[in-house]
Amino acid sequence: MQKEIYGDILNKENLRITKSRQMVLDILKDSPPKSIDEIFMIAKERDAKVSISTIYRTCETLSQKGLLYKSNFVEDGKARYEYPGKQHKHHAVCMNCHNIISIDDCPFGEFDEVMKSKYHFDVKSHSIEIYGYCSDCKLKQPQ
Amino acid sequence: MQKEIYGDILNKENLRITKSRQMVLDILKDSPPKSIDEIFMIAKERDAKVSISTIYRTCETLSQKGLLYKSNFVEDGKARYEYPGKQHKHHAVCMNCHNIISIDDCPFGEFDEVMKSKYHFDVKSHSIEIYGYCSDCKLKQPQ
DNA sequence: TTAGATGCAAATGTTTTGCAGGGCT
DNA sequence: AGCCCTGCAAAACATTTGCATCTAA
Repeated sequence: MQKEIYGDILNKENLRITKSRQMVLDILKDSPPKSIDEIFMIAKERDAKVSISTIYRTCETLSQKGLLYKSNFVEDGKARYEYPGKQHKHHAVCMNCHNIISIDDCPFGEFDEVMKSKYHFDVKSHSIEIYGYCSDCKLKQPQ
Repeated sequence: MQKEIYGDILNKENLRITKSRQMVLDILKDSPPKSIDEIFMIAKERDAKVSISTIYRTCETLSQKGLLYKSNFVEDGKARYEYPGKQHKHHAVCMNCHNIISIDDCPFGEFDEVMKSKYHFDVKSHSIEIYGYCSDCKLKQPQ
């Protein structure tokens, strides 16, 4: 990992440029959402001296600044963090192998308008999770 | 609470008709999703002698049988359970007061087809959560 | 009668926090 | 130098589980 990688975006949020933060961002860049222990494990593989509480704090800080996106859509009681791509994304979770596929398309469309007119609700964001079977697991599905 | 209420649906799933199960179903019927401790508190108010581990076990059993729907979309680390209505539903969570509004409409539409053709993913279900401000809280929202 | 349900307490697993020491600016 | 960040261990929560007792069928 180079020296000042991610320095610009960290600076912009008034966050100090530390190894932990650079590493977390680097692990999550171009990756599907990962849980704290997954991130921690990868950090260890990279031979980084970091504690799991730092991973917790780092992810929390980065997500509060909008540099990571936090979600809870895998029903295993673990939060997951993701590097926000250039574009809006959703996820499809395979009910068999639990792999996560990123989806570029979004079915939400003009639904903001429905929410406003019908429910008087001012939409700020939304999340859509899709559950089913990926191509590899289709044959193994129950029934 | 009458004697054999919910007896039919419990029987159909080969579950014994117990006070705890009847009560949990009764608390959740016609209610927005509730967490374990909310359900437990309401049970106590109803003067029921039940332990929180029974609430956990009851909710888990009922949701495995499809009599309740379990979700994790409120980002406070607590699972929530809901009585599945006659129809498919989504939720809008107010970012200020944290109230949950049930939404009858669904923007998902024919997206199953996109998932199949473009991602080779066999959709079984989906969940959509909408975040923003309810009519009461619109004025209080930041910026 | 008996398999299944519950209560209680202890165990587990995830996430948060206090505090002392270390690193970024 | 000064404040923020980190490590470590303990604490705080949410959830699960073992076992003895109870209860619906």
